[in-house]
Amino acid sequence: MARANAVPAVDKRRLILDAAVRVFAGQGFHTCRVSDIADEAGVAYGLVYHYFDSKDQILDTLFLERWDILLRAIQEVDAQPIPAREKLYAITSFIVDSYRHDPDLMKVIIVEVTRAANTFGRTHLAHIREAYIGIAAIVESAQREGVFRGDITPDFAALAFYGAVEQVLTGWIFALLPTGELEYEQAKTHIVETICGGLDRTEQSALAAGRAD
Amino acid sequence: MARANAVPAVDKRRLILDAAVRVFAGQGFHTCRVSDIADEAGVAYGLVYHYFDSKDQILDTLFLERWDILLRAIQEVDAQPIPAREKLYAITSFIVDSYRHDPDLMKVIIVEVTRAANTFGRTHLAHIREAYIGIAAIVESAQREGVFRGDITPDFAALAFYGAVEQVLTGWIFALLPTGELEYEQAKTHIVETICGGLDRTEQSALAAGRAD
DNA sequence: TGACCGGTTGACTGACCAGTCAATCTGTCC
DNA sequence: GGACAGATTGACTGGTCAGTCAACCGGTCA
Repeated sequence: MARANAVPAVDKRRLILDAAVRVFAGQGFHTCRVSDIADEAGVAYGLVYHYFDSKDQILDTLFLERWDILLRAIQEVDAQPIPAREKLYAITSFIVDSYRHDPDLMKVIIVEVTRAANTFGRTHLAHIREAYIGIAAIVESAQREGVFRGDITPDFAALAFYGAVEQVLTGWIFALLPTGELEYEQAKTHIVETICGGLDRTEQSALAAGRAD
Repeated sequence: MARANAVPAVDKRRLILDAAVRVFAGQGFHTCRVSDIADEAGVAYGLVYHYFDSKDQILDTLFLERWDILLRAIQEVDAQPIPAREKLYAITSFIVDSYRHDPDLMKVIIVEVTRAANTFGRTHLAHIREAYIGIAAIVESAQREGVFRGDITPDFAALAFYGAVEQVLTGWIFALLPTGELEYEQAKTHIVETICGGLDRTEQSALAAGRAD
């Protein structure tokens, strides 16, 4: 009671953003109407345009909010004094946990932005690219240290790595791959194992497989 | 003059499909109008609806035509008595060469269908999935033979492999990666090397890198 | 010659929906 | 209490296009 003036009791802007996540995840950005978002948020149509300039801007906001967190996470991981493989594991872990924590939001970001190469993917290309660059930097130093092979360019390795991660998330989103706590944890290891260790049977992988056999 | 009746001199249907590829690649499916396709084909608006039921059906046709060729290629590759790594190389090679031969068509298929998870990607999910299944089958037999490690599920490996390939194509499409004859050939090797051999430095990879250093 | 038919034309319609705006409501401050 | 400001409402408008349709064209066949 003491004070509730400047800031409204409920942040309608946030309410709209959260509703948009559910609507975008459920129907897709292009299929839904702005009125669907307003209805889902329990708010009048016009209020959406009080807080946002356009339907596009809602998605832009959702994407940028989350992607900046990812970029910061990548930077922080890279700053740590740990082996490259562990850095890649930490990044994979962050992305997988993001999905576990808020599958709808990650679905929207991947399906409507990251993979939507012709619409929002193009708008945010520079931003998305920063993630690739961060990953490539990790690969590059590992190559300089002689831990990673030097014949595959860092840019290329970064794309392959990110592509694998995104495809697995897409697999979960569209039920091509089983989901669950165990699957999420295994996926982290398996993605890094595949990209770093490769599918070929080696002594270490034979050892690792031994536990499963 | 002898005969030109039943079949028209120029196949207008094909003309429209080819025009659609250029228009979709240039502006994107959702951005372009049906009249753009008609104009590009040098044909009246209504004729498009003589040959196709809807704008969607044009894209469906383009995708299915090409994807079936890919699926057949995967099957043929798998039938050959060669090591798994060579099979994966052959598939990668087929996809890369498809892009080299007709970048516009591959761009449309990837950007508008394969990666468009909420629209056409969903419609053709079962079809797209068949490619994953074909790749997973290759991985599975390699695991049974003890050539590939057994602790990563074939489904998972297939997604990671296909994800890497598609991401590299996307990299070319959006100029994130340099293009050219040399790059295409190197990409084939590097994708397979990354997924099968891994990024870690090993004796073989050190050997391969030796040539480049 | 004239009936017939598939191919071809492009003006038109009907539906849809993003974004606008004038009115109303709620709370604050003097 | 009354003036002011920001939040909130939802009916309405303007523009866009996918898809329709009636007419036309050119070749074939009886």
